[in-house]
Amino acid sequence: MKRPTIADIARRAGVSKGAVSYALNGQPGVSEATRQRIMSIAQEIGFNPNSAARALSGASARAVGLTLCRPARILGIEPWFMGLISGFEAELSARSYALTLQVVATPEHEIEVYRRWWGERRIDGVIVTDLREDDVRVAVLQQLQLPAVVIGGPGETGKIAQIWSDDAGAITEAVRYLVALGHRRIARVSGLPDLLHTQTRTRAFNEICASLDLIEAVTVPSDYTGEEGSRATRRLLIDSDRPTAIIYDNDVMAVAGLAVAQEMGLAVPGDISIVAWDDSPLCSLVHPPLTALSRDIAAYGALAARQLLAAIDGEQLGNVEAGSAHLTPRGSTAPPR
Amino acid sequence: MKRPTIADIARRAGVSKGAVSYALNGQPGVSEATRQRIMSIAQEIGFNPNSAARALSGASARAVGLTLCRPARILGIEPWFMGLISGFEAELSARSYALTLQVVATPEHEIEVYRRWWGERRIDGVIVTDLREDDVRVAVLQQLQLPAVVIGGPGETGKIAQIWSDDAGAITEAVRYLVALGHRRIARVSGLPDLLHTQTRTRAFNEICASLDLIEAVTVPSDYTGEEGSRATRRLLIDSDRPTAIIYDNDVMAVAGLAVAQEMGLAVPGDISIVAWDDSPLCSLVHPPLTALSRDIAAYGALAARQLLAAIDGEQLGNVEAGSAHLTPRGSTAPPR
DNA sequence: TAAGTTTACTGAACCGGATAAGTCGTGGAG
DNA sequence: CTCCACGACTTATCCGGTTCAGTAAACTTA
Repeated sequence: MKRPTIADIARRAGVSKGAVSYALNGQPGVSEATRQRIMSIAQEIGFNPNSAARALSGASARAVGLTLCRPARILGIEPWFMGLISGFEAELSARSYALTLQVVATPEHEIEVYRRWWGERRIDGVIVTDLREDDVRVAVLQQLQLPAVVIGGPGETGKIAQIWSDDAGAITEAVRYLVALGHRRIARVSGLPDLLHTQTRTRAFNEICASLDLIEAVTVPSDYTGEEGSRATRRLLIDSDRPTAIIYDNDVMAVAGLAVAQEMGLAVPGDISIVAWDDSPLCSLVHPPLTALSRDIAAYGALAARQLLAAIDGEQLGNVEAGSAHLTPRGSTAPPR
Repeated sequence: MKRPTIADIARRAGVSKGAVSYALNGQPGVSEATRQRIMSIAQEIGFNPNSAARALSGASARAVGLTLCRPARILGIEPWFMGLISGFEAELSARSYALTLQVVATPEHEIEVYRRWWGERRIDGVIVTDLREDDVRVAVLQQLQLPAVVIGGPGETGKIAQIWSDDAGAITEAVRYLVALGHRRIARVSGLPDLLHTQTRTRAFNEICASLDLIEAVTVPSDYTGEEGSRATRRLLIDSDRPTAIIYDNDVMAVAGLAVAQEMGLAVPGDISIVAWDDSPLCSLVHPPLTALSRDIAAYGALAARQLLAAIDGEQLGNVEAGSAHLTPRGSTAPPR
């Protein structure tokens, strides 16, 4: 089954290829009657313009790239990426851009993928996640002049647009809430310490705890995986003067922490309160359901996609702060005994 | 920053475009010395062939498509899709194929996406999941002659290759195990009832339960979401002669079921044993950790990708049965009280 | 050493669109 | 009635690869 081209339409309509192109793209140069005739023939034979031919003659590839840089076993249960992808998609498919995905092992590998994608004209721009300090990827993106948006700042990205959410405000709200419940010993299990937003959160956590005179506001670094979350939780809970509340940097570690507490015979929220960052169905699924810092990840992704499309269209954009996370209290937080 | 083309290489090497093309593609027609010279120039200036130009001159798009047809909120926590994607990716990036992703709302929308992708020559093949009875997508794929592999059979797919796992064997193993522990009242919370593999599982579940003379081997249909899983579990557990064990068709519903049992004051595994289908880190994360039917989803995905690439290369392939799931006993199953 | 074969290239056509430049017929202004 | 402008096209070129046909030189082989 041969896929139709504009030449086929031209033949059937008895006009030239050029006329067909003008008609289909809403360009002036054909009469309204001819345009309608061409459109209906295109419709009838199920014509779709060859994206390669289009991309080749100057136009864009109408595709954006996203790399996933997490070990495969965590990718599956981290709702974060899939939420982000859903959000991108909503925006991209509305403008009929495709999303090209690749799983990468390291930031270096990621850079290599960007170079190849851009060199091959496979994509028009990329969405970059997990911003680090002095991120090697930023320099490469600028050098390639590859349109991009960066998620996970704020940080130093030159002219590349950024999207971030007010993590400092969110963690401050969470700590205040726990203190209002009567907690004085609050700990935190963080995500990867070299990510910028982890650092932002840690700084804000330390500040609010210091300003409220909380004893030992400790942050245990972790890596977003359930195993590391369990380990960090165990380390915190075996202590004789253990914390009465723990804030986790993602939902997976929070669920793991909940299981560790239960396995150690501690009651949640009686003995230990738990707060998760990023609210996914996972948080309401466990027992007790977890108090969480909710934000609309899909909306965050959609915003990023819009910014990227604007950047591809050549608009010069500033940085945008997405809506901040807000606390959703559930059964995992209560006054300490 | 202009991206280099073969014309740039040709100019620098003092040869024609054709010679460069032969050299870079390992075709005969250039001397070894010239080939080396061309290769090193290409390396030096960071040349990547324009994928559009390549695709346009007869070659393939070097990309495959995948659509995700689940509501956004379930996509995030269902480890299944991400596991599958990791598996695809391993295989695809090794052969430098790109993966194009789109979230779709319905099978009809999915068909429309396939038509467009194929018409635009954006992809060389697709991976189709969630096979249904008399699946409308199959006819369209055959009509388009779009290379494809189907996951989730076995079913009627004509010449389109299929990959499935021995679900009947797995559920039989799970039921036998529960019966060996002493259970006689076993229930099941299934996934979407119109999916073929759900039907396969239901049939096998009914057969093994009948052959073992189990009382009321009921299957409650659900939809893979946590909410529906909770609801189905509640309906099963409020019954006076409630089951002593429940098998869930995915891990998300199993975790939800566990939470419902705990919230109703039932001990797991004392009052009720739980088995999850598809083992993800989620299963070991909760307390007690869930006994699960484990299978290597990434390997399943990799196998599917290999089959698809073979189909794209024009090889005529038969259907393949991937490794069957095996039971991984954990803390959520025990003899009934 | 002449003829045939092989090697190492070059030049040009082609893929399917976009688009600039050229052509022709028609209608309105002068 | 003539000239010009404009609408409605057509023609040709370009994008950056692949590939086929052609060619000159080197290398066999009798």
